[in-house]
Amino acid sequence: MILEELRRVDSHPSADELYLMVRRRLPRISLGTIYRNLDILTEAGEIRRIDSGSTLKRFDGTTAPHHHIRCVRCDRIADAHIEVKIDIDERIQRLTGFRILGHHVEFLGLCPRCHTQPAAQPSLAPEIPTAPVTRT
Amino acid sequence: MILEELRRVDSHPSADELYLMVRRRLPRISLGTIYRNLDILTEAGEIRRIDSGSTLKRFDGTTAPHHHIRCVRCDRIADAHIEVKIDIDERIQRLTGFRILGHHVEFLGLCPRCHTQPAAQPSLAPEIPTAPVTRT
DNA sequence: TTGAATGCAAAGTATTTGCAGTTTG
DNA sequence: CAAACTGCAAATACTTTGCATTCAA
Repeated sequence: MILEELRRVDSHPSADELYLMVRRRLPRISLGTIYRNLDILTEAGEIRRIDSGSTLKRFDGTTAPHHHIRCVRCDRIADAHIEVKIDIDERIQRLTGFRILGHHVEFLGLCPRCHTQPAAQPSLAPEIPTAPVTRT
Repeated sequence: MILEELRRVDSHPSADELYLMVRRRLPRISLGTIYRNLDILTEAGEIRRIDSGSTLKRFDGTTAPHHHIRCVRCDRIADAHIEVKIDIDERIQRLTGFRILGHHVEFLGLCPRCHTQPAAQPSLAPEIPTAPVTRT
């Protein structure tokens, strides 16, 4: 049922948000169970855990390869369904000695809501956009 | 002095590791001060905060544009000094409604150490980052 | 009936914050 | 001296875990 709820939305809820969602259908469920099943589902490859932004982790019901865009102000995450060509994995492998398993592009920006409201929020994202904007 | 220590290494220490490093020179410094200054330095654009992997955040003394590669097993981070061409910011902007500020590519893989040791470790010692994992 | 899954609460990890004392210009 | 900074400890935010209980095959 956790999986169902996660697949039902196209947002990227945190464990806590999912807890609230699932609890509407399963009022006695506990947060611990949410976390435990989120782990299981992640390891089973049914969902994706998104580690970025704040310490809080978000989850993605879609495992199909796609990238994300994160609002540097409110931490909201949206999907960036766009194809990015990166075929330099082998080179990185040589340069770093790592065995590369994959890669993920994260775009940073301001979501429509934060973009419109110029007023400062409780905590302005202290983050400076990390990305080099390389042009072709 | 925090900045000095961070710039001295080419690893990506956590606040706690930095605390241990700095404390060798400033024995009375507190963790709170480390965090506070790390925030200031990040907002000033002197360093970069890396949000990925575990809940723990790591810091990068280099602000020059580059990407990272993270070991999915031990969470170690190395630099991927390689140019990635991405020329689709405007398209993402249209598709998502976000105002794009930048992007960052994260490669995932196994670091040389974890790659060699197939056995799973309970919790890899969070060694003080003096030894660089890789150099470029 | 037995192993797996759960609720609950306590513990754990990483980070932030209040405050009084200290330093700096 | 005022403003900024610090140590310390308490507080916070999120996640994990132990254990007794419940569930399902």
